[in-house]
Amino acid sequence: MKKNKPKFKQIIDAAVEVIAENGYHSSQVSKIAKKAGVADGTIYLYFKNKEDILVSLFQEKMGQFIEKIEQETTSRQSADEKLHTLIHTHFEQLAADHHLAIVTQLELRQSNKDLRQKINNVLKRYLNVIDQIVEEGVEEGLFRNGLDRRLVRQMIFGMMDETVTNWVMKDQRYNIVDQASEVHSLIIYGLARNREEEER
Amino acid sequence: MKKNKPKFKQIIDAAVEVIAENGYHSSQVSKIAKKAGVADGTIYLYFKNKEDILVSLFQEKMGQFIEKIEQETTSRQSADEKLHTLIHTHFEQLAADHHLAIVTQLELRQSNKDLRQKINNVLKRYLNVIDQIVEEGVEEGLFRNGLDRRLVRQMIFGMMDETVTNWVMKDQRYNIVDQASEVHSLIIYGLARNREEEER
Amino acid sequence: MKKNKPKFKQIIDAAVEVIAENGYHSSQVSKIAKKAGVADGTIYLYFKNKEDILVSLFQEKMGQFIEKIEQETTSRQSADEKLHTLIHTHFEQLAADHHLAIVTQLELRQSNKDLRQKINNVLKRYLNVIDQIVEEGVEEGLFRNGLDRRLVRQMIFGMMDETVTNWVMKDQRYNIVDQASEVHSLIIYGLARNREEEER
Amino acid sequence: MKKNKPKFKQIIDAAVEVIAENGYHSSQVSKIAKKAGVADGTIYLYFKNKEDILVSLFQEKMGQFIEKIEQETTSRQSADEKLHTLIHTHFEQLAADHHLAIVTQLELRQSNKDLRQKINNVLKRYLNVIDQIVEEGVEEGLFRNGLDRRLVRQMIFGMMDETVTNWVMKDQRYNIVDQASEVHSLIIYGLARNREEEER
DNA sequence: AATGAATGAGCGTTCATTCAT
DNA sequence: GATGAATGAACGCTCATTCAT
Repeated sequence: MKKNKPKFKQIIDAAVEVIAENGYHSSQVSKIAKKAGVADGTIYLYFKNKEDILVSLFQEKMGQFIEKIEQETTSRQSADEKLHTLIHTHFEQLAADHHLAIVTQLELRQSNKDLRQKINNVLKRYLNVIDQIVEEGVEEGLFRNGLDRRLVRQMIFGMMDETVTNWVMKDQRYNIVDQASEVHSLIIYGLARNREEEER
Repeated sequence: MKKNKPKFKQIIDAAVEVIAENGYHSSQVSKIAKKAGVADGTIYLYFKNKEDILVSLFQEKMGQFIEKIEQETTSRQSADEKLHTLIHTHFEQLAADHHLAIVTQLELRQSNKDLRQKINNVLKRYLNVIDQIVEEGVEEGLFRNGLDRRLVRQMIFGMMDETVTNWVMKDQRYNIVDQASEVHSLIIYGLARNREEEER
Repeated sequence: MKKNKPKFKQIIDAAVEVIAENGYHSSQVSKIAKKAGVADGTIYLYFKNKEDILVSLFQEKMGQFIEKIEQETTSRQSADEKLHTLIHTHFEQLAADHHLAIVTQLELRQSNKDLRQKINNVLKRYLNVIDQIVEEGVEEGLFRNGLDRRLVRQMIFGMMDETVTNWVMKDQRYNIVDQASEVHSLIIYGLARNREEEER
Repeated sequence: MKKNKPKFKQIIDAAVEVIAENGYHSSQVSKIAKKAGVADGTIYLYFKNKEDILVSLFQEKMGQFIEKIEQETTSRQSADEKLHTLIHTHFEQLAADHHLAIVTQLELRQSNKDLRQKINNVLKRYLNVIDQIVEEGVEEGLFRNGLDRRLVRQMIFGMMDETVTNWVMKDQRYNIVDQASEVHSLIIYGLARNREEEER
């Protein structure tokens, strides 16, 4: 299988670097090939076309990304903790790979409808992880009943995504992992002044 | 000033239509010129280059968009109501202009870093409106103290944005305005089971 | 109409020259553009694609070619004379344009099935001219009855074509027009020793 | 000698099939190798380059083709009969191998000047056979004296070739062998009304 | 002898922008 | 101001050939 050959990963890693450094539209196949240390034609032994590099890149990297999140969250007890771990691991992983963060938050979004559709398919697995945590939270009595699952998913994903994008666009100048707890708290409790505060 | 000449608006409206119908990458300057009923060269009497059409488009349309939101929100009393009105008006306006919704949520994001930076500058005015409402909410005692303003802004904007994008990608098949209250509620109260429920 | 603009002919003439000198497969669009004194992109204002240059070239040149043959033959009285004139004019015209001869006899045949089909359509008009002459010959009682029209057409065209191709492949080193009468004679009388000869 | 090794013929037969089915320009070396059941690199142990496959193909197939024609014709008595047999066998052999017919009449002509020159060298042997028959015919007193040998050869070959090409381009929908006698008759007697007819 | 992964030169076409009219 | 014909730089992809194994 092609995915296990060393050049497959080699090219994908080169693509992440090149795209992060040059931007999506200045990332010619020849540039990626050069960075990967292979001939232009070699790219096409491992990928159908340029778009396929990007889809594969996303599948490969997001696959690991989600796996890690699944690992970390399952070990937690409550939905609340799981959600916190999810946010923390989400931020942590992107903070650990600056190039990948730029690519996923900015450059890959410049792709066309088709590619974006394929990217969304990869994301579904992640959204399922979120859904399950929410489900557990409701069953545990921690989260409200009657929540619109789709909206909740959008709130959680949308907020994390927006937070990471802002961090990337501010050139990753602060530590995003520090914001995990606050984000978690906002998602769980919202803006409203809560009881404890009120009682103080 | 060029912005008040009829052809300026004519070209921008043509651009919205063309981009919504053909997608960002199939929206050549010549296609926009044709739809606007002017010659290709005329475009360059009103805009510096292609990117300038898109920036102007966003400025023009978002200007009106934000103005409307400012109007609607200022008439409301509490921060809570203002936030609800903001969400409702945000959804309402995009629901009213399908083409614009496609362009802002999907197509314009395919632009490069530069253009997106400029788009973000236009958005700042909108984020200020949000900030002010949050400020009021805190002062009114409705919202928690000690909120990280930037994160709150990201939560509110990120969630609305994600909700609209999802709606657009589902081909606008449902009525997004119906979701305003639920979104508002999630932002205000979060996922946590609230007091009323608990007491039940 | 594009066909009347000077650049249309300019490009076609450049194409004939370039193809004759470099061969079909070494005739890049950029080379044709350069010879025509226009930019590469200008080609595409007048032709759909590279193949379209070739089809148009053939239509344009063969159109004139056939017209001339029609003119010359109609003024002749008998089918026999008409056939002789046809052969003579066919040879004469190709002898007068060495580049065109190379292109039609050698280079254009390197095209794919599609293009060849289109070329054949242009040729139909020529084959019709031949058919009519044969028809007249039969009516005049000069030619045999019961001739298979398709085979006759193939004999006449095949022989002229083969004769011209041989001449071109011998680098046009002899005067092909000198062979018109002999070719005519072979077509009319075949190989067989005729009566006069036999009676001698 | 390489020509006697089984893979040599194996590759040539694969080439005929691949070219007939896919057309000259879609017949990549790798496709031929696959059909022949050998590795791409193996091709280059038996052939200098791609062009050499085609030249060898033509030599191999035309060699057999001409041999058969030589066999059949020598057994005939008169030049007239020999010519008839030549035409008949020519048609018969191509009718018997549809793939080869497509390759020789259409696809191989898409090759460049160089290759065509080499192909013509192979054809010389065939043209010699024709020449000899004509010579005999003249000596026998059946054919006219003073015939231009080159033109006669072109008439005979050109007509057969044109007839076969037409048949191939009409997707071999009729039986070309049926036309042998008529073609023969046209070559021998031409178009002119002959004595027998006139006397009737 | 045989393999097949790797190579890299080569090209048709698009489209934002210009500028003579 | 308005036009639209002309420009030309830029790039993804193919495939004949090589060569280490």
